[in-house]
Amino acid sequence: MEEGGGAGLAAECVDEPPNSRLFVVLGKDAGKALIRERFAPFGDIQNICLVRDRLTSESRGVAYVKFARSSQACRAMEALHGRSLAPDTKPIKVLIAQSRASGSHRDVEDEELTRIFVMIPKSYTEEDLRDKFKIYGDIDYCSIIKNKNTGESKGLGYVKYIKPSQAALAIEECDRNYRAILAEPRKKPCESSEHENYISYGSAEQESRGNMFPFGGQTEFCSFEKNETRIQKSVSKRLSVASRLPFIKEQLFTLFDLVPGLEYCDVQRDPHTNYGYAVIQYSSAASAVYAKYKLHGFEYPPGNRLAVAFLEDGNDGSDLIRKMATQLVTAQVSSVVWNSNLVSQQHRTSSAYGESSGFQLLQPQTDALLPSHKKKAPPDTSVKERLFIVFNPHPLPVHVFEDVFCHFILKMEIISEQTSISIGHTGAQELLPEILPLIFSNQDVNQKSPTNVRELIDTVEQRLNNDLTSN
DNA sequence: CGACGGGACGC
DNA sequence: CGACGGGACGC
Repeated sequence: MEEGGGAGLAAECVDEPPNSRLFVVLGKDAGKALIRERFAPFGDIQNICLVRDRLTSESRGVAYVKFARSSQACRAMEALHGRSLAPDTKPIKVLIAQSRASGSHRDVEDEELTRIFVMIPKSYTEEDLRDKFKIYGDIDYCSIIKNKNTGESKGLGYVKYIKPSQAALAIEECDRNYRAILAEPRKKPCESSEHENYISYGSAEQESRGNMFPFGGQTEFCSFEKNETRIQKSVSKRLSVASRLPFIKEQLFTLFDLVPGLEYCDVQRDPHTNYGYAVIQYSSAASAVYAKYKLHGFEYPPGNRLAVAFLEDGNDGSDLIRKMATQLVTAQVSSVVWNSNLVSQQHRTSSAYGESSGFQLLQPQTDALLPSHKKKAPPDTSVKERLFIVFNPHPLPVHVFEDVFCHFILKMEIISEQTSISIGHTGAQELLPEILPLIFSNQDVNQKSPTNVRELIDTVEQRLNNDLTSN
């Protein structure tokens, strides 16, 4: 029934249904009969194709096994991948075959085969979704696409299974009205181009959650591996900085000096274009790596995006792996150092130059827009607006905090040392989102709008009051 | 009257 | 390492 005949030939040429054909890597001495014997228990085999050398007809150790259904192919894959077909033979690989049309020889990952995309009634909750789809297999998670503002469902959802066969079964068996299909994998960070890496709260968050790796988690590392050539060209102790606006040396120096190890900062100005251009040098490549990571794409002043790139520094780029490894380890260390450094750095500036000028060195961030110091309002001043700021893992010392915020805030109270709450009255709040990430760029700083935060603060105040009264 | 087909996510 | 088979030129 399977091989030969019109239907069989058609099945050879197209993968229909999708993901119903397996790509099997096995020993050259395995024959079709053995393959059939081992794969038949998992479903209806429509075709087996053992790839042979054109000239010698020798097996090339690769076979295609076409099943009637994707769930069958997946089950065979899950059961046989990594197993030996016969005693004392090497373990085989079993993957879902790339469709012929794709032309790709990239391995199809389980990740691409375990999440389905469904259309659901808008009334469905994640739990409803889970209830409907759990009969097909173990669900990792369910999610529903919602309007970010109103929170209402858009009638679209994802169900992530543990195994490809479970997702395949769900697609085959669930009500047609769900229009279940495999979900496109989410965009991988590796694919994003270099110029899309901007400073984000997200990356700062990841770092302070005990992840000392100074890059955005493993995903960045993965891009290192896959783009060696680009990195090899890139990494050095020297950076170039360019922007549409000219730089003021002191400001740029201060900005890049936030990363330890700044050796010099040479600002140039092209009289024709009026663009800003500067050369920055750090004492180590690790600092440069971190500075580029943090400041490439940074807007300074706001609206003026900095382009930070590595400059050749004359080092021989001999052993890439060793070089990268050294730098990554060094970067970890410098990240730790920096985490503790920043506080003392702030401390130093405020005590060395006095209260009134302590913040001057940070002025570049906001350029001329930074308001001057405000005098603190009397303690009984009524509060007009409030900010809620969370520091992770630790809040900065109070005097540092005060020194920074006295530019904006007339009245300030630190409610908790664990989670610092600032209650203030300010005319320059719109600047804070720009300033906070720079000042506290090694911290997890969440700044939320006063309106959203009011009840949060009330909660904290309530809790504090309770603590006081119970003691 | 009454519901076609459409379809994408801050991890 | 381990991709079937056909077959070629850009914004």
